[in-house]
Amino acid sequence: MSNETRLTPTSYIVLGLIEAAGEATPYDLKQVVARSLGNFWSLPHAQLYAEPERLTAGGHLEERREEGGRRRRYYKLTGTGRAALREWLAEPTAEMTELRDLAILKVFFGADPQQMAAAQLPARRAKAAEYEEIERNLAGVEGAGGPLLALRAGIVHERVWVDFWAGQLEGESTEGRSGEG
Amino acid sequence: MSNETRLTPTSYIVLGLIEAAGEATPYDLKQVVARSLGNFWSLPHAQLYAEPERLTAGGHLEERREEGGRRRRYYKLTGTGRAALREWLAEPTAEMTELRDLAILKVFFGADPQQMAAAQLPARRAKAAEYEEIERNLAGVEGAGGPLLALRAGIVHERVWVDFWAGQLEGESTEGRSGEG
DNA sequence: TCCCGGATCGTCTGTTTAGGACGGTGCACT
DNA sequence: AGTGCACCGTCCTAAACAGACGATCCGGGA
Repeated sequence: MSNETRLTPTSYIVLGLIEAAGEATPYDLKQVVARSLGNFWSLPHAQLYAEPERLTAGGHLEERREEGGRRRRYYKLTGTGRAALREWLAEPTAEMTELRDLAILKVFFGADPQQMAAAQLPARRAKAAEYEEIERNLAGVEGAGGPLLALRAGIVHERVWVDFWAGQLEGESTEGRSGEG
Repeated sequence: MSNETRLTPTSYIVLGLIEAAGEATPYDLKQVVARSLGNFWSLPHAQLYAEPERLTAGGHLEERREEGGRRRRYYKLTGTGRAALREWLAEPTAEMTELRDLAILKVFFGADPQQMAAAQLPARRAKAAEYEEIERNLAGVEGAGGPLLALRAGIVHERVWVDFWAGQLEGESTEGRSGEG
């Protein structure tokens, strides 16, 4: 009864996904992650097998094992788990993620910005377009508020990257303040 | 003689910093990271002791040990190390980092965007201001090209975050496309 | 001189994440 | 019944993270 399970972002991802699903197998989670959440917060699928086990041990999940066949493990929230999730969601955070961008890291150390821009721009543009497509499909759906907001954050982000790298391509040497809309 | 030292971003950070410094101790690196690079790509200081060791074993660095006193370790690049760094810098990457933002993660799972905005906005604004201050000091310095660009990337991102969260504070329920300048 | 305190500098340990290799299971199609 | 492929799960190694802890240096006071 140590109750000493430390809850990391990974834990809350699992809790959050299972809450939304009601009951789910790790493989289900993997699918969902691949489809939506993985776009801005990815994790190795092995985690989605290991973490529910940990959470079950900590009393946040309960496990039901399929009788025959693959003997899948189905997880759902316990009261403890639901409470932990609620508490986490209710607590706003001032924490700020870093850029941690490989291309920028290289540029920082002296890589040629134009070459980097040439590699980054198409990828960023494609991503932006993909997100915008998803947004159109998601815009009507109700109850998609959270994911939709996250998506929009992703979109504005990608746009900034596109602007940034586009600016590098032109080789702007002086003031690169983009006042465009 | 396996020469099989895998080089990770952390490795290149160490190589890059040591190249810039000529010769440096882990503690020196730690200082530099805290001051500049850590703003967008942080790492635990223990890494800055462990990694040079690994790199020395792999032939990318050479180590000189202080005689008396603290017996500090001074590292500098070998030909191999310099070559590896150059090669890495010359190779543009299309890799795109994820947002991986805690606040967005919470919102995704249903946290209240306005509360989150209230927590995020001041922090983001402060960071943006801090960066802009640094930019003013750095703008004149020559040879600061790379770091300056990285800084500017950081600035535009912080601004986007500020816009994004500011939009949430107003509780815009319909179209939140900000055409502001 | 000796001791003390804080700043400087370095090491160590446990846990989580990353990333992928690899192995079973079940179904569809012959 | 056999075979191939998609589905599903486990395992392993290396790296990153986070922070506790220890040692060294230096200045100031007893």
